Amino acid sequence: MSNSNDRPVKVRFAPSPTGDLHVGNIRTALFDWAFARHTGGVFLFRIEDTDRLRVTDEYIAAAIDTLKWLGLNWDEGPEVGGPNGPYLQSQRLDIYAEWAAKFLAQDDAYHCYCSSEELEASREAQKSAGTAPGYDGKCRDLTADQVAQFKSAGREPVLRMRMPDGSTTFTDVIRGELTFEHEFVPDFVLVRADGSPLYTLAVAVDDVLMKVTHVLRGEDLLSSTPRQIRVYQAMGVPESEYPYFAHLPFVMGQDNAKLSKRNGETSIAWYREMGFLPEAICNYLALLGWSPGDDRENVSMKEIAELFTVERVNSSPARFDMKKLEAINGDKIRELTLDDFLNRALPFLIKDQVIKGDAKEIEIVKAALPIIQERIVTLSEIPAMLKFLFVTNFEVEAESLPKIADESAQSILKRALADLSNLNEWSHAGIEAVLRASLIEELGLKPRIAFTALRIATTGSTISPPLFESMELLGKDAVLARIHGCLLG
RNA sequence: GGCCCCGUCGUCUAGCGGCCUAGGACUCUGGCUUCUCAAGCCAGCUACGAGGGUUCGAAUCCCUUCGGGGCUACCA
Repeated sequence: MSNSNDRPVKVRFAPSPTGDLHVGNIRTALFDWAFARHTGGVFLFRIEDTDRLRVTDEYIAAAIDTLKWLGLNWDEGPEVGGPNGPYLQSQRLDIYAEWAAKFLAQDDAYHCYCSSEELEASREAQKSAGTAPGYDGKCRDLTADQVAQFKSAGREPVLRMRMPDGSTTFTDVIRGELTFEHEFVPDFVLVRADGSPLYTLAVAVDDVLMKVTHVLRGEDLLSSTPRQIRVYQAMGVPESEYPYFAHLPFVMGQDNAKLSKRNGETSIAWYREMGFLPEAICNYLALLGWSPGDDRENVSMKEIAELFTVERVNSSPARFDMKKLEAINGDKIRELTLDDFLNRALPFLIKDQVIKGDAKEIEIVKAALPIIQERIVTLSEIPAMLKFLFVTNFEVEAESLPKIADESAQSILKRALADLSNLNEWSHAGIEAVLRASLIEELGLKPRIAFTALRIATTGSTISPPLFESMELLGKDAVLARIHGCLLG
C-alpha cells in the first residue's frame, strides 16, 4: 500500500470497548500494529466511547491492559499521549460540537425532528414495499413554521447529514474499487437529540484531525465508508488527503457466525487466564487472513512486523480454530528459555495454590520445568502436572489404587524400596540404572509394568513426567516414604 | 426484502493463465520410538461450490447461479 501524499504513515486502532477485547478486535489491532511497524509509521490507539451507556471505564482499562500484554505498543494514544490528543472521544466533545455546528451552518446537515416511532413506521413501510430502506428525508427542508411546531411540541432534534444525489467511489486496498449509490446511503444521524455525537461524526473528524493516513478495520465498517467520506467533504478535506481504507475479513466462530461474545471463548482475557502466550495468540491471529507468503507458520512478533503487507491480506473470512492455536501455543512454550518459562509458570502455580512462591519452591519448580516443557499445551496445565512435588499429605488417585494392590505390583514396590534405600547417588541416571538392573534385568519384568507401579506409588497417577527425573526431584526421603506408604502388608 | 462483501482439503492457507496428476500447517488415521503422557519422525485421508463462456491451455479472466456473511440504529 503506497502513500501517494507525503504524509507519514499513521494507522489507528480505534475500538469501542463495550466489553473485553475479543479475538476479532485483536486481530485488527495486530494488523494495525504490524502495518505501522512494517512501514516505520505511527501506531495510534484511540478509544471510541461516544456511547457511554455501553462503554465503561473498566472496559477501557481492560483494553489498554490487553494491548500492552500482547506487546502491541502504541505511539500515540491513552497513557502515552501525543500531538493530536486527547485520545478518548468522550474528552473531545467540544470538537465534535464545533464541527456539527459548522455542518449545520453550511447546510450539509440539518435538524431532524422525526420520532423513533415515526422512523420505525417508515422503515417497516419501505421493507414491505421492497424499496431501499433508510431515512425518507422528511425533515430535509422544514419551514420555520414546521420547526416552531415541533419545538412547541417539545421535540428535540437530531442532526442529520444530507447525502447529495450521486455516488461515492473509493478504493479499498484489499477489495479494489468500490462504488456506493447514494440512493442506498440514506441521510444519517451525526448528533443525538441530547447533543452527544455519534460514531459517524466522531470517527471521521478524528481520523482527519489526528492525521490518520491508513484505516485498517473490520469488514463490518465497509458500508459505512461512504458516510465517512461524506463527512470529509463537509469538513473541506481534499480527496488527496483521505486515508487509505482496507477492510479486513471477519474472524468467525465455529458456528460460522461473526465472532462475538455469544459464541465461544472470544475474550482475550480468557485466553490469558487459560495460559496462552501473547506471542502465540499473535502468531495464530496473524495467520487468520494473512500469510507470510512462504510455508512459514511459526513467526515471531518481529517477523510479523517485517513481513506484513496489506497486499497479502485475504479478502475472505476465516474461521477461528482452537486446535491450531493450541498447537502454536505448545510450540511457543517449547521455545521458551528456562528463566522465561519460570516467570510465566509461577503465577499459575501460585494461583492454584500449589506453591506459595518462596525461594525453595521456586528452585524446585525451576528444576522441574524442563521435564514438562514439551508435555503441555497451555500454562494452566502446569499446576496439575507439578502438584505431586509439593503435596504434603500424599495420596494415590482412587482409580489407580487397584493397579498397585495386587501381589505382583506389591512385590515390585518392595523390591524397589530395598534397591532405592541402598542407593547413595540420588540422580535420575543412578535411579534408573539401579531399577533397570534389578527390576528389568534380574526379575525380567517388562519396563512398562514395573515402572507404572512405581509411577503410581511416587506420583499418585499413571500419567506423570518422566519417572526417574520425577523421583530425583521429589528427593530420596519422600520417594521411599511414598513407596512405603503404598505397601499393604 | 434492499445494498454490499466473500467462496481452494474438516480448518487456516500457498496459488495471481502453462512449474498444479493443486503445495504447507492444524486436525484426524496408521506406524516408528518409548518408563506413562507428551514431544519427535514417517506414512495416509481429504479441496479448486455448480454451470456456462474466453483461451492452444483456467484454481487463476468474464458471466450466471447457488451458498455464506455484513450492513440496513439517536451501536460501532
